Amino acid sequence: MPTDPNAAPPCNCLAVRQAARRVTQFYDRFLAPSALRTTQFSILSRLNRSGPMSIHALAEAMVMDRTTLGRNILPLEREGLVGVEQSTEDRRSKNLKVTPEGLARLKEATAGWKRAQSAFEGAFGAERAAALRAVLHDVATLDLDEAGA
Amino acid sequence: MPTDPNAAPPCNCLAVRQAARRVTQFYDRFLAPSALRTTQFSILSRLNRSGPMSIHALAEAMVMDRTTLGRNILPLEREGLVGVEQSTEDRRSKNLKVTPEGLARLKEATAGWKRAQSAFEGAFGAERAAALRAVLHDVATLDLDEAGA
DNA sequence: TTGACAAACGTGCATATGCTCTTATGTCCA
DNA sequence: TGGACATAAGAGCATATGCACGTTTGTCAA
Repeated sequence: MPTDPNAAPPCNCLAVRQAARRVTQFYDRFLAPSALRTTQFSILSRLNRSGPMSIHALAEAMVMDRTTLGRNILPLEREGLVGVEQSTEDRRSKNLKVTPEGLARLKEATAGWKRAQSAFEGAFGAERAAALRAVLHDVATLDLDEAGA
Repeated sequence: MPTDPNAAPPCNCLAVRQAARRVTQFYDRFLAPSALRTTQFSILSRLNRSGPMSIHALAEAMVMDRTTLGRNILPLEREGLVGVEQSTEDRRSKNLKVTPEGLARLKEATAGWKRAQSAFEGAFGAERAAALRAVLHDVATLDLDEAGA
């Protein structure tokens, strides 16, 4: 019996990427009215929750490459949703903070996010979703340095 | 007690995207010697397993937007790893197939992929990984049309 | 047959992703 | 105090992602 092409992919990387594409598309549709992508919503949300921090720190918190976050900030800065200024203690560093406009947009987008979250969990199951998030968090924070990388 | 910023993210979308970034970076390092990205490896692998097919069909199989796959094919075509030709039955459609060079590169990259897969499962657990792939496959194939999208 | 509709694909646009290399700044020890 | 090293960030490069819109081709019924 040949391998079923529609079975779960044997590759862990492909599996998580496919799921990410699908879920991102779904959430993006709900966020579209507020003109924020899921990435942008995540950044604003995290920055608002954790308070002002550097690009380096936020990138680490987002499990994102530093240079990627640096670019992702640009559209948010251009629209005045995130403030960027040189740190006074360490002039190499920049301080990121959510502006009042950013907070307003974040609140607006949160309504759409809640609908997306509810719709997803309605289809997938709230319990399963919680378990999935926990496992994915383990993956995202897994120490892979020892794994012969 | 305030929310722990390092806890698992409450957003399903963020959780899966963070995990995808992390795992992709890990696999990419193992694939780098063969000069293939994980996306390219996935495409070659799937196309080789399922045989020649159209952009539309392959995109669906990859859980990827049609236009995204169309662009992802370009570097592979440029390097002669994938052949692209007009279909004779349906002139709107294009037939994609893995070339002999593509097959050779795929085999070469598979060695790196196996190391990545082993290293990841060594750190995360083979059983857990299998369960994770199954759940992620459910997510990727979940019917979200009913979910108020 | 032809006209309406559907399907496959491409283009333009904007963001997302991370590597490599470079620059500016901070730290710390000899 | 200098010089070695580390750290924060930017620039260039290439790919990845998907939406909106347009074009070509197929299908099917009036």
